[in-house]
Amino acid sequence: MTAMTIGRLARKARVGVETIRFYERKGLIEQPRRPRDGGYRVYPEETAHCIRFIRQAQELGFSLREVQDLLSLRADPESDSADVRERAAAKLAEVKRKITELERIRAALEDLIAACPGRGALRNCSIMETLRAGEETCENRPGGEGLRS
Amino acid sequence: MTAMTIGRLARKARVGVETIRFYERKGLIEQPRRPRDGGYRVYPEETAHCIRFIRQAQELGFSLREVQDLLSLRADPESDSADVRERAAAKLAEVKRKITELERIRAALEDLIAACPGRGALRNCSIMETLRAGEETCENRPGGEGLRS
DNA sequence: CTTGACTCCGTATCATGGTACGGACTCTAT
DNA sequence: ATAGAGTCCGTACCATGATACGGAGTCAAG
Repeated sequence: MTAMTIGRLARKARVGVETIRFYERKGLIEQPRRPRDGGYRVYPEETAHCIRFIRQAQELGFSLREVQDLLSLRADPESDSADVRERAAAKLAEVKRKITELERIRAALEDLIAACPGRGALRNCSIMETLRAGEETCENRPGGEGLRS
Repeated sequence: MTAMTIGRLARKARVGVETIRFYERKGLIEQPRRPRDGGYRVYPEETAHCIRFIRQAQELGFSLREVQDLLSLRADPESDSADVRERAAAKLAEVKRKITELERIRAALEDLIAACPGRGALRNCSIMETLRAGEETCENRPGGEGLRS
């Protein structure tokens, strides 16, 4: 059973070694103690899940500070239950709002797909229009040239 | 009827003037032509909605490049319908995945709140545990000191 | 018992998404 | 007609979230 060194952890969590060190510096994941004789650090399996959660939460629009808020939410005898409850409720409201907004975008994309037949009628339709159903066209027509640097 | 200058647009869209210029430079929103006599640019009302959409999409974890991809999705006689359809379908899959992940976090937060009674029993419970129901505790215990800088 | 891959740690550099600044110009209200 | 607020444009700077680098130490396969 080979020890979980930082490199193996990085491969398991699909991030770079430097990213793990970065999260440790930020206090997002705990750095295990180095053996007294000065060898390599060994990580618990669990850490890979923490790292995956961090990446996932980031993809959902949470900053590292917000991810830390989420990770620090825990009900146990050491924590102020009422405070945890309150912070969790605030995060929950935020999560619900995000879900609602994503549902709107989902509906708009579905409409757009319906307006793009393989062959046949083609009604004009853009995301902005669908999202705002009823108002004028979005004048914004970013060309096909990609983001200006 | 006062003209929609950049400052008014900024207030309406709740962003800074500089942010609008930045989006224009990036090609995310179109910069209206300046009057031939060299006065101030006038923006269509629509642009405020575009800017709000950009901010919203960012909060949902889309990068500016991805937001541009979304904005450029439009079914009209100028575009290749099959291509738009394909790109929209890819975005839709991504949006659905995000919704699923947010639902998981929502459930975890709800469990956590249930574990934080105003007064009474307090079962141990952290987000990570709830998300991974059944496995060991996340060893990560970011202290109360906030992010290390 | 060496050699090559990996770890450790500090510091430097990078990309993204803004934010600020400054000098010249324009607009509006008095 | 003039002050004060707002615009224009270029360039500089900033925070966040990584990513790279280099030199010294460690490990493990042959």
